[in-house]
Amino acid sequence: MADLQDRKRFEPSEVEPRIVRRWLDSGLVHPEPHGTAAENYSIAVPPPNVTGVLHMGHALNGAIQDVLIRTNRMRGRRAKWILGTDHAGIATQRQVEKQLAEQGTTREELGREAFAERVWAWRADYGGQIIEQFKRLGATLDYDDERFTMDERYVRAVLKVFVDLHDDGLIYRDNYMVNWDPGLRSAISDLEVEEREGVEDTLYSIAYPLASGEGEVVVATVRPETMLADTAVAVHPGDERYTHLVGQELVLPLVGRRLRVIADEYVRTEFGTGCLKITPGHDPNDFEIGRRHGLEEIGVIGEDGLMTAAAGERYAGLTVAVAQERVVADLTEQGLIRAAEPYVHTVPFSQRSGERVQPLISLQWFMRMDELAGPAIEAVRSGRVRIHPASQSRRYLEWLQDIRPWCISRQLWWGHQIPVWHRGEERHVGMEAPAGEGWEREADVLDTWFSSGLWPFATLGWPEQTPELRAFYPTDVLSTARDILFLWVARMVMLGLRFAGDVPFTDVYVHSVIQAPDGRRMSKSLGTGVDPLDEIDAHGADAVRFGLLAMSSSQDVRYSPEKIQQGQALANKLYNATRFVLTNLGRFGIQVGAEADDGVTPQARPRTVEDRWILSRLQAAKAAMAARVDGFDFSKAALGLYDFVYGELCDWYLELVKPRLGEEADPEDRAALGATLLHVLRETVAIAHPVIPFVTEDLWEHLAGPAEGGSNPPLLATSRLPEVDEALRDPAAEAQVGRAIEAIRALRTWRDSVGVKAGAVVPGRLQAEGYEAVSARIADLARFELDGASGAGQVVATVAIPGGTVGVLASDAVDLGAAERRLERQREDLRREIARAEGRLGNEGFVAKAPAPVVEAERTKLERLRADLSAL
RNA sequence: GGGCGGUUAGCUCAGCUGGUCAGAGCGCCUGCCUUACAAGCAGGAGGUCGCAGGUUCGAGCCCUGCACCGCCCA
Repeated sequence: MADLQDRKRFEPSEVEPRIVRRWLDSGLVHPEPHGTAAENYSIAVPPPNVTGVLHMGHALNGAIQDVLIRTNRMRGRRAKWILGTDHAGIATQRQVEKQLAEQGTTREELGREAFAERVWAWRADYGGQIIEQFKRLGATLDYDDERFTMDERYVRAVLKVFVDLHDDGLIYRDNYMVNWDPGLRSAISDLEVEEREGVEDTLYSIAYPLASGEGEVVVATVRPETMLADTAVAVHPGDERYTHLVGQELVLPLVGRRLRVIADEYVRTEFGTGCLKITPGHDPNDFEIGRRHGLEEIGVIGEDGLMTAAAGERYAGLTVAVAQERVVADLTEQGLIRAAEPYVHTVPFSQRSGERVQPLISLQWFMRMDELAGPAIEAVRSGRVRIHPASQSRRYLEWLQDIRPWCISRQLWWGHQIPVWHRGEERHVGMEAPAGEGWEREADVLDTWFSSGLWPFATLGWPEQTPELRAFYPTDVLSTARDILFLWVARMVMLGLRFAGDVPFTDVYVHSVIQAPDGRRMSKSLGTGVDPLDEIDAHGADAVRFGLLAMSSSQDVRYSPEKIQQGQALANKLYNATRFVLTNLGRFGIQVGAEADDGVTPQARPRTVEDRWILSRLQAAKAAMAARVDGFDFSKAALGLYDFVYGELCDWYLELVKPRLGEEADPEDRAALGATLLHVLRETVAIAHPVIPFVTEDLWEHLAGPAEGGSNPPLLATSRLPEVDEALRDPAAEAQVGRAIEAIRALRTWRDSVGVKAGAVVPGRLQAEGYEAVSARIADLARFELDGASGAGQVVATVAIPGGTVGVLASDAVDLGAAERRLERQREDLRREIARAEGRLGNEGFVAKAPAPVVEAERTKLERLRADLSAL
């Protein structure tokens, strides 16, 4: 406690490392797998990329999940926050390739096996970074039980799911149109494609002559080079301009291939000429049309992004861009370019490499989603899985209802290698290589999200029926960013239902995206990023947690440094309130730790109305905190805590109670007050703990007193959250103190407005009922000297307070002119309000149609205003 | 093109089923080192709640249209 007296401010950087160590050493983060998931509480962290470093999104999500975990741990539940990282196929492979490049080598030179070793080595060196960073935030993840999606056991789970889904016919191999990322030289999924708007291109109109030699058809395209792969031209079946052409043949310029004119509903008659060139090999829509009409699929662009032999000798080997130029030049020469105009449109880019996506047909593994989507839709519709905020569930449902097959193979070297073996025409799908010589394993790996989809149960040991699985599956909450809703949440629900026999979680919380303070995206490349670790260094982890929670909302929010400072102020405030109480109690030899034991707060001994008031308000604060955390309203939970600590506990209760702690105060009352203060402080610190764990844990060391036997004091983190005691609710005390606060404010405002010096004590006469119990406190805090109605002295000014007035008596402290001016202004205000109320009540419609209580309230208000006016 | 959300004090945001709702934090102004906290305390100024209509006795709150911003899907 000595340090409390000496230090006037809470210093996060001095206490945080020690507190983290205490938490981790205590084993509280690692619950033993006993009991069932129904009685336990668990959250699976969205596994950060193994390459990742903590950014604001992680920090916010970490704060949210930690509030949930800590709250439920303090409710006495076995709380497990499942920890681990994701192998992040593409990101990790690129990191390591970058490293290899610096060393002057490539993965191809190393070979697959050696490359994998390098990745593992890389992971050992850098992979744990983000986990250490989570510790700084105070996140009580289960650090004793870390998972990785490339762990041997996890890999087996992934392969088993693949094999099972394959055996059930949901996974198949097909030549199909995929989003090809020429930078990565890999297929990517629809969800990794970003449609970029406003790309400037040129729209070329090209004439295709009729084979009959009688006329031509003009088509429009932004990608003339793909004409080399055209296999038809389509018109709309209802387009009378072209009905006569359907079934006729055209000659494809530069190539000479004969193209059929087909009719298809897809064609938009108003676009261009209404004739659409069909390139099934390089356009997703054309691909669909092609399959409908049985068209040939030609690929003229290869996986390396260069034109293939099928493009013809003149173009083969060129890049797409050069090929485009040459095609345009050749067509121009032949006089077939009918127009070339600027055209702004939307173009797909790879989120992974940033390159323009090249649609092409490729032999890949796909997963049929329709059969899995049904139960996942039902889970949300029926409320087995609840999505918060509820508006997000619509997006989830719409996506699932319109789901398409998922391309799950990736042409990477880092990831779960597909468990399929080939030998000539033979194929084996299974967990192990088949017996016999000459089998070669599929080179491709699975999309990282495939393995992430198993996260909530594969981390717990599935497919084994482990105690962990029984104790913690299904998990309770999944908290995540919005962009992951489809990518991940929906897939977890599908796979959880199919393989683990239950939904993976009962609640999904979709948190805000934090933007830069100016509203731009927070990103390193834009220079708009704010590093949470810098913020922790500067303001403390409590401040960052509080600030992020206070910012969060049902929509995206801008990063607000003020909220961080508010959190810092709160931590400091609690620290000083505790310091104040404990030093005072210490001064009078009141024992702190005597009755302390784990989680039991000392009984309050209320003796005055303000004691009963704060206890009543404390019950409200506890109830509000619990309700807000359970309702995923983290912003209100944090701000409500701030309001209680500042607006009730510190600004009023501690101030009201100060005189009772003085030297000349009644020792018996002082002892009772000590108990009450301690009780209130402890419970406040306890309910604040999930939000600001460091300062509260630090204070608990003083508030809880030393444990028996001189060992470490008990941890707040493992103590019980105080429950609401309805018996301590006291509306009468709330009303009385509420009036007293209003009166004090009125008197202070009056003082200031008439220029009374800050320290001067003003003589006054209290003329109001119901202030007996609080008049002395009002006098203290408003710096008045109040006598009863019978006292002597001339009243020179009047201050309205609830239910009466305070008459100000003549004294040196009061400037009479200023007082009179002030009074007149107040009378003005009152008259205006009275006129307004009279107007309303004089309105027949209002009196007749508004509900009786509303009218009644208006009448009482009018009476009160009139009484106030006459009192002045 | 379709859908969703936003527009409230100088800044960032709260405002539940329409009736003390015009609020908070920060910033600003004034005064205070008052027996915790100057990263503090007390007081204050500041908004025709995006615009235009409408419904209603009564509208930030409901309806319609418009403008601007953002996100998602195609």
